[in-house]
Amino acid sequence: MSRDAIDNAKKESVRTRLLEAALTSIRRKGYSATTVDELCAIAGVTKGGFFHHFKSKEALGVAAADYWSQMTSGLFANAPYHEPEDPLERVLAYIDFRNALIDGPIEEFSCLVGTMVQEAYGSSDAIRAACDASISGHAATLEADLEAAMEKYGRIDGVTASSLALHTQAVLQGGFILAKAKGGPEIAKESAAHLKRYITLLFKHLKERK
Amino acid sequence: MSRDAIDNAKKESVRTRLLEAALTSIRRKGYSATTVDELCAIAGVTKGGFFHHFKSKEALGVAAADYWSQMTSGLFANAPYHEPEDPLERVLAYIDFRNALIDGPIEEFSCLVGTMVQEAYGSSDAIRAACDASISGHAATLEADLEAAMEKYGRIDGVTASSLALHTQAVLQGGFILAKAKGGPEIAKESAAHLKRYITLLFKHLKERK
DNA sequence: GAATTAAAACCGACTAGTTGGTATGTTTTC
DNA sequence: GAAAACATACCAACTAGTCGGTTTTAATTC
Repeated sequence: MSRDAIDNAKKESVRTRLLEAALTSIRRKGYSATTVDELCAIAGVTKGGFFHHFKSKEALGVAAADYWSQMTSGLFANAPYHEPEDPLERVLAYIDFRNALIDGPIEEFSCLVGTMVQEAYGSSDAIRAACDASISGHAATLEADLEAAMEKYGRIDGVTASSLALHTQAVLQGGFILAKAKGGPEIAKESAAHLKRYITLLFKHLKERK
Repeated sequence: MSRDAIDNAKKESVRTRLLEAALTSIRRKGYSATTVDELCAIAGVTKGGFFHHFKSKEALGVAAADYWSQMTSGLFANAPYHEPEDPLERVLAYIDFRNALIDGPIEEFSCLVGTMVQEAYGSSDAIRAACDASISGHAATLEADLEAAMEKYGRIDGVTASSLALHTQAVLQGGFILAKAKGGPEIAKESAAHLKRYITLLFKHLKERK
């Protein structure tokens, strides 16, 4: 019974606990300022344990980005914004969903990979690539809906589903930066509202053209 | 004459050389990964010189943000995008100007304070505030033109000149992050194009309403 | 199903180098 | 000649990473 209790408490493997600690710390202080010792302390592991699971701090960074991709893709796959029949409405519901997530302390809604790639893009190509995969992979899940919407309502010169999907990520990432500068989530939410208005206008414009 | 040559080469004061080195290094590797020793080496000064001008690394961070504000405000004040008579056209010309700056190596067009606040917002409130002042101060220079444009063409519920000005900064900052992830400036330029399209549609919509 | 065994998981003390920062000079400038 | 502007030498704390050892786990054999 005490064994079971301990097992439950530690059911989360050491590796997962270290990754979870990495998410928290990197989102709060960035990658460079996050030390291996600190992660060990948070996760309740020793140095030996850390380097058993990750061959270097850089490897942890890559693993953290992958872990983040896994977590977020699960969250978004099960989110309710996929329900609307109309593809444009699904896109707008996605933005509402993202907007609703922006709340509370900044380190709890900001993006791990956006934060990390900012520091690491020049120092570690492995981390850069992992962050890119996370952002681009998530954007790709939007692309299908945007493509369907454009198929249904028409197209504008220079606007592709791909570039529009990436633009949504840029707006959100930029909103996080301003939120960090201002010390609160409000600006990020307003920027998301502008994004929604843009996409709405973009397609409204197309409908009226017909 | 050799005295003059040396004076010319070192005309840039030590303080300025250190700040210049800070811009380069922080834009490339971030604030935490930038070391005092490194800045001394680049600027050709010793530790003593550094701590004579800045009482701590944090103080350098704040000074770097202020120096950045000074440099950029000079650049934008003298830029040609202020010429158009129409305020809306000035705003659109501003975006074109920003778009034109996005070129070459990422560390040469990315934003110092956007990079720095990402890491430091939780660790140093002084740096956070200096970065906020830089971003918000620059956004404020756009606000007047946006306000004039709204006065001229009309308003939409929920869209203020202030929030729209900050949104432009969010889009640019987000573009820089995606550029870092992707390893090239293209995405940032496309995102700026979306921003221009948004503002164009926003006011076109208003004109048609009348 | 108890004993054996090998590998995987983890510990903890250690190191070599780096970190921001200091204390005490020496030179330059006005 | 006295500040201001630097240089030099130094330090204590911290950094990522190593290495030999111990414990857990799980499959295998008897």
